[in-house]
Amino acid sequence: MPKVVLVDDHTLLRNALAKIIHHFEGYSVLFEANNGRHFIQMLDPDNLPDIAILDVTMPVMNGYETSQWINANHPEMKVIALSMLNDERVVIRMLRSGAKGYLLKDTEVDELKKAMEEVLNKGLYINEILYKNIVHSINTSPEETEELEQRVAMELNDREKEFLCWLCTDKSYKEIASEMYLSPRTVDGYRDSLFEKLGVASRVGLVLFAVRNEIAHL
Amino acid sequence: MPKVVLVDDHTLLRNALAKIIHHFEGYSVLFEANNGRHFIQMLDPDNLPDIAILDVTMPVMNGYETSQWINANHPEMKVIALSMLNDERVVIRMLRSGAKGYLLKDTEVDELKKAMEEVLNKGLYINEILYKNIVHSINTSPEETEELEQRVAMELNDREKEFLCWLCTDKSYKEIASEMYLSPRTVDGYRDSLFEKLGVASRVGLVLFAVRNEIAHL
DNA sequence: AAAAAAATGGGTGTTTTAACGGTTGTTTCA
DNA sequence: TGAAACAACCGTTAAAACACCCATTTTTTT
Repeated sequence: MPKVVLVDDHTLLRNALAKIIHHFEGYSVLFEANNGRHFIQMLDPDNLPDIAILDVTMPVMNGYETSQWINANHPEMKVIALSMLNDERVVIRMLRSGAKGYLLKDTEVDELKKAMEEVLNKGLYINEILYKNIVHSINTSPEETEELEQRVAMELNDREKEFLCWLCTDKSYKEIASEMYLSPRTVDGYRDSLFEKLGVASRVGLVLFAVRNEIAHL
Repeated sequence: MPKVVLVDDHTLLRNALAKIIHHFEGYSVLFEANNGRHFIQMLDPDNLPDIAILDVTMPVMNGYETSQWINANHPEMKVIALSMLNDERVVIRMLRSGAKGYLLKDTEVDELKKAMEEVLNKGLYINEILYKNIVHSINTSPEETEELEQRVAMELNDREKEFLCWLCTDKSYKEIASEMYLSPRTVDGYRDSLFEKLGVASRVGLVLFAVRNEIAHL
């Protein structure tokens, strides 16, 4: 009897999926967690799940990190990624982090069931989105992928995250500087370094990054 | 036996909730819809639902419009709003549009059940978020609320929505103008009029509006 | 058909952002 | 302990964004 764990910060969806999986023939849900750290804390070494369904964008510890941790510590556990992002960089990065399937948040529930079955039987679940991204990734120059990878892999420190939150505001840099008790020039530096790290060229680019990665809460 | 309809553009969540409600003692789900227009199309006058669970932010026809339509055409049908937005303006506007309950997307599934029961029995479901917003709304000057209301109530045309999508991009206004086959001046005008309509003062404000209202797809 | 409204384009300023090249002081660690 | 890395800070300049006022054409309304 396959055991499943759900990790997602959106309670209603996570909760609903848990109840449904409970009703699936032969599946049981061990527990639910808000994010990666929470998941690791709740994990019982004597009763490990067979499948971990992971949201990609979560606070505290995201899907990439969580999947990598699972791969390093419990490689027999199968990871299925769940995300609303249909972005090649995200899909590829999640695969590299060890995910065995990638589901968009607007598929039917039945696809989730199919994904769980295939992941258990064949070790991998290839749906359209995964197939498309793998093919495209193969046809893309490795340097390009590598470059994207490196940029995205860069972790941000707390100060940068706080800055990103302020960016998602009607305020000017000068105002943000005063809110953060920094000189406007310093804030300039933060911005420039984030432009570089994230490969964008305008404040809007940073705002979109913050929103997509749930660093700024809407 | 109460009949329910679910209207939300997020397939997985909608689908999962539908299955769960099907399992609730005594409830049945008539159908699911992607958005307000879709909902109206699928409505069978000989078999109307007792409860419509509506997402607030949807493409084509959003939760406000849909709830208003329901109130005008089938006032006996109870509307429960479902949203991730914990914003007073949104809650109040949804109430004014006729919603009988307001649930955040990170509550537990059980609260949804309670909300459905109370809405059927008492006609209204007051949870913490609704209570807090109602109280605060009463203590706020009516002019202020009115002003917010008027701004938000303003509908945007297709050109403006297209413009908002382009705003959520690293491109400059000049580039956007060329993408939309318009003069940069015209685009300036679009921006200024949106600043006015939406009560913001910078491009970032517009971007956040677009994201929050799902006008731009991440 | 006349009036009103909306869409488009224009001119001219000021303020804010972005790109680039730096300085200083602190921490890190080989 | 001395090089390297980093965080904060600074100045200059060009480009972009924002504010305001206005003209023309098309569409809608009356």
